[in-house]
Amino acid sequence: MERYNIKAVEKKWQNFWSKNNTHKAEKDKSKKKFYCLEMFPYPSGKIHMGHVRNYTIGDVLARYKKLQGFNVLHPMGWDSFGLPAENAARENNLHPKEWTKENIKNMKVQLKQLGFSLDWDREISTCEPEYYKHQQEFFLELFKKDLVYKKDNYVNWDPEEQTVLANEQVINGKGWRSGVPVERKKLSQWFFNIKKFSQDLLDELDNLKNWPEKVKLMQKNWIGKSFGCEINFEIDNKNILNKIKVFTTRPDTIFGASFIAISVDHPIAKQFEKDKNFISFKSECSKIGTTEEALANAEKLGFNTDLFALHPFKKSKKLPIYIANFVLMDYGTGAIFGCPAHDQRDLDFANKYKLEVLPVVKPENFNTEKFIIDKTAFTEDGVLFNSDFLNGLNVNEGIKKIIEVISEKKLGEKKITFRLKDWGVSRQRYWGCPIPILYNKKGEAFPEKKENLPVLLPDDVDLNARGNPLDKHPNWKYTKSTDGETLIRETDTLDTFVDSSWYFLRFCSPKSKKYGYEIDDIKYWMPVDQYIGGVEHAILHLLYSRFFMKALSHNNKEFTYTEPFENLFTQGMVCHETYKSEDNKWLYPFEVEKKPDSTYIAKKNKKKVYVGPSESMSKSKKNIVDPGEMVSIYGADSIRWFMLSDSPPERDVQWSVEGVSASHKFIQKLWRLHNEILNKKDETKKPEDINMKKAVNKTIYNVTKNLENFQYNVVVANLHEIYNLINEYVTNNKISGKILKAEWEKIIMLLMPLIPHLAHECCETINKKFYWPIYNPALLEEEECKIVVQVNGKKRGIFSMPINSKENLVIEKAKTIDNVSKHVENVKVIKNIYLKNKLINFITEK
RNA sequence: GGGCAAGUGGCGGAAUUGGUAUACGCGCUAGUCUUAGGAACUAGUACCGAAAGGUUUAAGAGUUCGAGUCUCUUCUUGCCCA
Repeated sequence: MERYNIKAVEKKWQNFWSKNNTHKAEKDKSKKKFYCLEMFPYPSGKIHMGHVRNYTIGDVLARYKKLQGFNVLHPMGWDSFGLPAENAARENNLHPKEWTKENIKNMKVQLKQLGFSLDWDREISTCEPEYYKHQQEFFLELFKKDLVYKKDNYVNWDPEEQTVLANEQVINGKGWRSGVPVERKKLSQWFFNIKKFSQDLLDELDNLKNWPEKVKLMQKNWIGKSFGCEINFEIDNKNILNKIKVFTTRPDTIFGASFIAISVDHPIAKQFEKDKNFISFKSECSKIGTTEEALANAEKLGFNTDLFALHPFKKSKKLPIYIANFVLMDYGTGAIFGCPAHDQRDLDFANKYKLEVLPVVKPENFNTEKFIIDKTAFTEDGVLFNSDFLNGLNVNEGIKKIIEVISEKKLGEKKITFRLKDWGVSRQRYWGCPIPILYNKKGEAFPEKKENLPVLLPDDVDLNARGNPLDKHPNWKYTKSTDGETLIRETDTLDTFVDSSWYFLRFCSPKSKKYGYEIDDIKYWMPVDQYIGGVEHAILHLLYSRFFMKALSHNNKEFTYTEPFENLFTQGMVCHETYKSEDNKWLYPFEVEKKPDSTYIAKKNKKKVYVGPSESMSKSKKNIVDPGEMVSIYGADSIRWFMLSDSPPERDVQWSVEGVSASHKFIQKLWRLHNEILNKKDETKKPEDINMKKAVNKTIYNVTKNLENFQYNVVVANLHEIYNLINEYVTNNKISGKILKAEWEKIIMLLMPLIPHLAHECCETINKKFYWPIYNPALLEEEECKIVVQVNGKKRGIFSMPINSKENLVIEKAKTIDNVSKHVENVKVIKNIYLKNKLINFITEK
C-alpha cells in the first residue's frame, strides 16, 4: 500500500471542487437554507492562523449542514479598504489598489489550499466600485431618512495616522493601530444617528437567544442606559444666564452638593474665551483623550469662574461654578453638580480645590459622627442623612423621592440617558469609500445625484503628502452642477466599519447591479444562521451591523427588520510560546531548536533561548507560524484536524509542532486502516459484528450531538475512539468484511466535514454517495449495564447486570460484592437509593 | 475600582448537566522491529502504597444518600468596562 500522498490528493479534490463548482449556492425556495458566515478578512497579504481557525470552524459547520441536506450559503469576501494599504503603498511604492489586489489573489489561493467549502462565485471586495457604489446609495438613503448628519465635534485625533478615530478605536488613550496618545480636536464630521435606536438595540438583545451572554452584556454596557434627572440651578449673578441645567444619575445626593462643574464648551464658558488663563486651561484639556477612561485617570483640573449657583433646596448655600476638564459637553447637559462624598472624581476635585465634603449617605448601622470621607468616596447603597426630607431613605428610595419633589416644584425632570454616542464615520483618508456629498460656495451640503454614483476614488493621488490625499488632489474635488455652479466634493471617506456593516446582505445578491441587495434574495437567505468570528468585534462591528439593519429597514415597507446574526459564535485565539535571544530580541519559532532536555537554543549561534509564556500570535513578538508553510509540510487536513482537536473552539488554542505532527500521523493511520478494510474479504457473520455496529451507532450519535454544540474537540475524541476500536477489530480479524465496510463508510461520512480531502479520497473507493449518517436509537440501548455500588455515598464496587433487572435482584447481587459486603455486614442498612441501570447506594446506621 | 468568565494529572482537555472523575490526544517510561529512527507497533502512565486498599477536581465551609457540577467565603488567572 502506498503512503497517503497528501499533496496530490488534496490538490486533486481542490481542483475537483473548483471545476464542478461544488460549493455554489443557489436560491431554492423548496429547500431549507443555512447561511454560514465567518468574519471576512482584511487582505493584509497572507492568511494567519487566526483565520485558519475561524474558517475551519465555519467550514466544519457548513459541510456538516450540507451533508444534512441544507441549502448552504457559505461565502467569502474581502474587507479591503483601510489604512494598511496606504502605508504599504508608501513603503513599497505600489498603489493601494494593486497592493490589495495582489494580496487578495495570494490569500484566495491559501484559502483554497485549506479546502474550505466557499462559494467563490459570490466573492466580494469592499474596495471595488461595484460594492461601494451601493454603500454610497445607502449613505444617501440614510441621509434622506435623517439618519446621517454633520456636526462640529471634538474627535479623537490620531496625530500619527492623521485621522479621526472612533471611541472604540481608542485603547488606553492610544490609537488602536498606531499606539500613539490620542488628542482632542474639533472637526466637522459626518455622523450616523445610531443613538436614535439605543432603546431598540438594547431591548432586542433579549431576542438573541444564541449569542454568548458575554457579548450581549458588553453591548448592553456599551449602550449604557441610565436613569437620572435634570436639575436647574439658578445662578447668583443674573446678568449672564439665569440657569444651569445639570444632569445627574444620583439626584439623591443633592444635599451633599458643594460645587458645579461645567464643560469647557458650555455656553457659560464662552465669556472667558479671551482670558489668557482660560485659553491655557483649555489647551491643557485638549490633551486628554475623549474616552471616559482617559477622563477618569487624568488629573482633575478646574477653572474658577467666580460665579455661584444657588442650591435649589438650600437657597442660602452658594455653590462655586468651575469649568472642569472631566465634564464633557456631549454627556448629559455638559454640566454636573459635584457631590464629593459620593463620587470619586468629585472628591478628587474637591480635595484639590479645598471644597466642602459633606457626606449624605452612610452605610447602614454606622454612627453618623464616625463616618468620615477622606480619600475614597462612598458610592454604595446606604442610608441618607444630612438631607432634610430624604433622611432615612436608602439610595433608590431617595432617588425616587427627590425626582418626585423636583418635578413637582418644576426644578427639573426625570431623564433617561444612553452612553452610546452617534457614530462618527468621517475619515481623512484616501483608501476608503468616498462620501457622496457636494458643497456649494456657501458651504451647504447636498447629496450627489443617484445617477452619478459611484463617486469613484481617483487613482492618481500623492500618498506621501501629509493629511488627506483626496483634499490635496489637484482637481478631483471640483465639479459642476447642471446649472454650471462650481461644487466641491466631500473629501472625507467612510470608516471601514461601514463597509462591513452590510456585507452579509451583499453576499445574498453579490452580482446585482441595480441594488445593494435584492429583497427577494435577502428574504430567502437572511438572517445569517451562524456567524463566527473573534470576540474583539463584540461591540463595534456587531453593533454597527445591527444598526445598519435598523437603518435600512427604517421606514421601509419591503424590508422588515430582523437581527442580522441569529446565532453568534466567538472563537478563541491561536497562541504560541514566545522566544527571546540572549540579547533580548524576539525570535521566530523556526529560528529556535528544542534540545532533548526541553530547553531551547538559537539555530543560528547555538546560544540559549529564553522561553516566554504562550500568547496570542502577533507579528511584533514573532510567535507566529505561517499557515502556508504548515500546509505545505503537513497538508490541509492535518492543520484542520489539529485546529479542531486540542481545545474547545471558544477557548484559546496552543499551536504546537507535536500537536500538528500527531494530527498528521493520524491522517496517515486513517488511510492505512481504510486500505486494510478495503482488502478484507467478505465473510459470514461474526459475533463481534453487533458490537461494532453499536459502537459506530453510538459514535454517530455522539458526533452529531457534539457538532451541534460546537464541541469540536470532543468530536475529534469520539472519532479517535472509534478508530481505536475498529483498528483493534481489524487487526484481530474480529469482524466480517461486509459489515466492516458498511460501518466504515459511515465513519468516513463523519470525517467529511473535518478532513474533507481524505474523506473524499476514501469515499471514492467505496461509494460515491454523500450523506450524513442517522443513528438508530434502538441500537443505543445496551443489553448489559454497569451498576455502581456505593455505601454511604462512597463508591465500593461495580458490576454488570442485564439491562432493566429487577431492583431486588440488583440489591442482592450488590451486597455480595467483596468490598461491599465488608461494609454492610453487621450494620443496619436503613435506606437504599436505587437508580435503575445505574447505581445503588446503601445507607447504613452509624 | 466595577462586571463577567474560569481554576480538573507533567500539558491541552473529557465527564450523558447532581450519580464510575481523569475519556481522547500530547508528553514521558519500558519493550518489539529496524543499518538507522524525529518511522511503525505493544504495554504502562492522577497521587500515596510492595499489596490489600486509601486519597484526589485552587483552598475552606455548606446543602444532599451522593458535589468537578448547586450555595457561601477566600485565593489565583483571564477578559471587558472604568
